[in-house]
Amino acid sequence: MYAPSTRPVVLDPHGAANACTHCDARAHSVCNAVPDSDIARLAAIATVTTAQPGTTLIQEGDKASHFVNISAGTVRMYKLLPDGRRQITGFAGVGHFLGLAVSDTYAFSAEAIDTVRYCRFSRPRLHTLLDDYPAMEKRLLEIASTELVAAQDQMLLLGRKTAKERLASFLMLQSRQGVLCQSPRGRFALPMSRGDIADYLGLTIETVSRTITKLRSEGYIDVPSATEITINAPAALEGLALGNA
Amino acid sequence: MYAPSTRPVVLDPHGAANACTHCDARAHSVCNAVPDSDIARLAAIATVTTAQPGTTLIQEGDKASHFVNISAGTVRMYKLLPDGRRQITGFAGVGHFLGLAVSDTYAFSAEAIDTVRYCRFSRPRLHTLLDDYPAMEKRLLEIASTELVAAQDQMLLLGRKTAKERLASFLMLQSRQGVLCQSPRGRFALPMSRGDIADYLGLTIETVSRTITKLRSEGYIDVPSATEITINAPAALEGLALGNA
DNA sequence: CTCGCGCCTTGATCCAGATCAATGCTCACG
DNA sequence: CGTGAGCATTGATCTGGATCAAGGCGCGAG
Repeated sequence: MYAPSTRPVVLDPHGAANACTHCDARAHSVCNAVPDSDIARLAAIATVTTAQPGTTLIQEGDKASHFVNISAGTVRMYKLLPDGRRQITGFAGVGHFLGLAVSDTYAFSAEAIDTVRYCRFSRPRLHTLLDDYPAMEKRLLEIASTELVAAQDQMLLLGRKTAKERLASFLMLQSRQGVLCQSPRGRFALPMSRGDIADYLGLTIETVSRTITKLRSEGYIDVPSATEITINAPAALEGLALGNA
Repeated sequence: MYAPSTRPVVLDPHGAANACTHCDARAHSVCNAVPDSDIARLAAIATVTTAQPGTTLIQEGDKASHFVNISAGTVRMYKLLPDGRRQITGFAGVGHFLGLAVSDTYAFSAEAIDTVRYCRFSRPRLHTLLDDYPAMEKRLLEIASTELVAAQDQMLLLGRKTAKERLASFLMLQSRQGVLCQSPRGRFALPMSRGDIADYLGLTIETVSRTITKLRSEGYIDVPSATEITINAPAALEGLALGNA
């Protein structure tokens, strides 16, 4: 729709530059639609907060009073059924927005997986800002559209892919968002637990574990530790992910 | 985010009023963000087309040159795996937009289920229009956000619900979008085939058929014909849909 | 009317992934 | 540096829904 930006949108003007100075794409990344001179306005309406692992940032059903922009760490977004079955609808990392809903209540919950730094700002105030920066509204539309495409991919995964294909898709996706900056080629961190992965892929913990073991024994990946993965054969794994048996 | 509108957005200034004159919510429904006096501008850049059942409106991977707005009929949106497995990501009825993607290629295909009347208009021209009507851009953001919420519900369904819960959810959803205007309480049409329903719910045709039979024998619904459903116990069916065993 | 072609339904069997059940790892804490 | 709580792995068994296989039904064409 508009030229997609590859820069993450981070409203926190302080935290961003610290984390990974040598990864140039991330350093200085701020809201693309706002001129640098107006960053102060953004900062003024935002509250920077840090959440410990397991903390709830957003509770499904609560009044949707704020938007959230992640500046460090990883968040899981999920929905629950009354009996406790959980579907994780996505993992939000640096630059992600939460709370883009029309309804006046949140449609999902969000919890910190690791230590998360984020900006909260109220919806009314964001609206005021949007009126001054129509380009930022366009950017939000871009973001929503991109997430919609990702959601459709996930529906294909949940509705029609096998366990092996789901894991392959997931690992390829995570490797693209490659969290680790300084690391060997093809290696990346998995901040989430096996249980989180299972609830994201519509599987059980046991199936996730077994399938990872199988992918390893077939040489697609290495698993140096439970929270780290190396992809040995990206092309082959991508083929698996797309269902090329 | 913004006050949600319940009126469908229909850009076709001719077709809309015909179909169902006595259903007041639908009659005269036009793009909410554009003053009536400017409808002509909308009409000028749109091409009204009719598609026969089975026709492809949008092909996944094609250059995303146009937006589409449905003014009559029902469309299935879907994604395919190379071996032919299909996931239907949604059914688009009157008022729905297709083609809200950032990427310059379509992320899914769309086919007419029944006879579909729709407006095509080019992305560049829509952009021009959006610059003149920022309210319409807000409306698109609303739409995208609403679809995102629906997509998350569908992920919960595909990842964690049983076949019975999926059918219950689907039937409740369809009944809310109640296509038939003049019909007995709780009755509505299912324009799509069992195969479409199966590919939407991540099941097989056989399981869809068996589960509908079971819901009927348990008294939740009546099935006067293969393409028509009456819900006898909406509250109970809704309970099933939400997983209250 | 009746034939044939697409659906849809129903029945029998199978299997991928769930469930049940131990057993390892690992790391924080005393 | 031992201990135990929580996660991860692995094994054995079960099962919901898939697959395989017949019919049935409705409808348009002849």
